[in-house]
Amino acid sequence: MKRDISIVEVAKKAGVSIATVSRVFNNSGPVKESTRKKIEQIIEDTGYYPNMLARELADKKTSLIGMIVHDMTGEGMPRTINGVNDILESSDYNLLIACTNGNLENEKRQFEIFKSKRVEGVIFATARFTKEHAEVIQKYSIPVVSLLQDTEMFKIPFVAFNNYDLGKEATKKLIEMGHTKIGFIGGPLQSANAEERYKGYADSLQEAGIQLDNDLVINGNFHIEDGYNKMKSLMERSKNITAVITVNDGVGIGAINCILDMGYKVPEEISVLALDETVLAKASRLKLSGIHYSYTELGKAGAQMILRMIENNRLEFEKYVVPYEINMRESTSDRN
Amino acid sequence: MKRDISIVEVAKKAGVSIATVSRVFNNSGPVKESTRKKIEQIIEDTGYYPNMLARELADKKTSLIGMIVHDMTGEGMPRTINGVNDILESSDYNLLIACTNGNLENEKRQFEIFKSKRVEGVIFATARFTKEHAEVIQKYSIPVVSLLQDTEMFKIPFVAFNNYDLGKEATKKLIEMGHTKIGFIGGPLQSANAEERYKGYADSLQEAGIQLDNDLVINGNFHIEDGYNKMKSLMERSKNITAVITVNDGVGIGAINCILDMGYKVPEEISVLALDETVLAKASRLKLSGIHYSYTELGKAGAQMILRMIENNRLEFEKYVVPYEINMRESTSDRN
DNA sequence: GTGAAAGCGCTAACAA
DNA sequence: TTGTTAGCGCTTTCAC
Repeated sequence: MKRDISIVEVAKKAGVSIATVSRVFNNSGPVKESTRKKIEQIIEDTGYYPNMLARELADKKTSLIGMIVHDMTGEGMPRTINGVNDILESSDYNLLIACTNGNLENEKRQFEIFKSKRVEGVIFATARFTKEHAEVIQKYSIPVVSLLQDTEMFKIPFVAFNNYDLGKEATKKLIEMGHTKIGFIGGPLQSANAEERYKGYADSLQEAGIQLDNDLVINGNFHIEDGYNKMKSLMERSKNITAVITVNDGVGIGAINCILDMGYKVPEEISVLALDETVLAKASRLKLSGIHYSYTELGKAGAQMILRMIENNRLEFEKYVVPYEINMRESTSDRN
Repeated sequence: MKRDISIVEVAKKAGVSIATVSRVFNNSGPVKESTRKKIEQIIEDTGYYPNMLARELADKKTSLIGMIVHDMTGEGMPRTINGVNDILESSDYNLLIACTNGNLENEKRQFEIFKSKRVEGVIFATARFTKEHAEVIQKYSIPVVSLLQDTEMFKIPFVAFNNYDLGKEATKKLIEMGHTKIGFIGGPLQSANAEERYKGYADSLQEAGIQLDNDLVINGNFHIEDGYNKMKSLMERSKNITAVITVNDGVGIGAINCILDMGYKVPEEISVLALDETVLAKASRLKLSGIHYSYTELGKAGAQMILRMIENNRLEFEKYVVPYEINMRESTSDRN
């Protein structure tokens, strides 16, 4: 095992003091050209590189950003991380990642570990953000940005999508296309984001003067099979449904599969519009219409925000809402 | 901004030396019950937690594993990382991740940054693994595990799938089902893994006494559209094709879409078998038959290997091949 | 049981 | 230009 060489040994070999070596390495302060050359040569020969721990300890600066993620499966998170990385790459910060599987205790523990590792900021990308999260965070003063959750009530800066608008716009769009019997396959009831999407749906109907029909609303989970099963129930309950909005694209695909299996046509008889569509939307044979969010943008914005907070040493609340995009493809039809 | 409190201040408040505080915190060495109680109380009150940088500097141990990833989009990598995390979670190592977008310079730089951050091991999950990678790695003596690439020739330990077997088994399976005109839509020519899959295909045909027909082989990329376009060319070139193997599931889905669009039936007229299928396989309406690898297992095995290397302080070459699983679903039919 | 003190490897203020 | 030295916050001998 080749031993790591320290600044002392470099200095010794060069016959100078460690201060001079440090100056050469960091270009901090004047050094005579000849000694600089000599030291550079020795650094080259020995393969010396500084021990960051020592440097960071002396500097009180780690250039480390911690990121707490609840789960990596699914389309969104990897892209988010990619976005974060894109930004960090051109800074010289490094990303420390912890995956917590949505366990609150885990999340608290990781945050404290990060804190003791002297990370300079933490990005939270958790499935839920509770008062307990806020309490732990506020115990330490360190820049924190939450992703995907509206944490305004805790005064924690965040970057997120506007789930309410998402539900509202999608519904409005279908209404404009002449639909009135619009089903809604929502997400799990505990999900704040899924709830917002539902609210948008309900409000949009109301604004258009359409009576909200509980038979047209059903809640499930986020997977393809959920979409299939829930669509089946929906169709059994209301025969005259002409469109359905699904909480995400997996559910949308499940719904399409179900409709086709039951012998109806998409989009001629029933339109399917997915919220929060990702690459899955293009994998299905019938290209799904959907509202699209860029998770990459989410990650980028989050990284930029935390970097800004670190640089300016500010902990004030701020927020950024990532815009969306409506992509009408093959699973929706205009009835007008 | 609440200031971090150090061990000195705790010691001062408790009227003891820092050594004693250290003993209490780490349970290293005897402390009188009463002083222990007092110190614990003060730790509690002040919210003291140790500065890991200082501890690590003194210990020469960071409990950090670096991971260099070329790209997070795509199904595999996130799952791999999840697997790594699963294992690290129950150790007390933390994961430092860098995303390099497949840029070699970037990868080298990151490795050196990791090294100077004193990570205890590095997991490489790059698209390609070149001699240059090996050289940089060998310059430093630190445990390294490569993922997805057979790095035996460089004596770098690795965990990977057996791409050759993959191609071979898939082909064999189709031959057993009575197919002889079997197409192959391969991956990019520069990809060593894609090449291995092709070799398996070719060898399998040969073993069955079937003449390799170059008209049945075509190379493309890994995406859905590639599958669509290449399948089209393939069908134009050979009218009597009855089955096709695709380098991955995205390409498989593209191929199915193309076949259906051209008015043929899947699997009655043409079977599609995907190598390296992931969740996409279930998203398509016609469930794709495929050979499946667990990326989670890949990540787990990689993490276990690096942990083992670190604990035992060994750098010897070793390898692990993750087993696969054949899932015959709806896109293949038996002609016998 | 407890404390003093010597590192760990580096930066930066101060002297020379 | 260069060297000396005092930290940074912690662990760990070695005495007492």
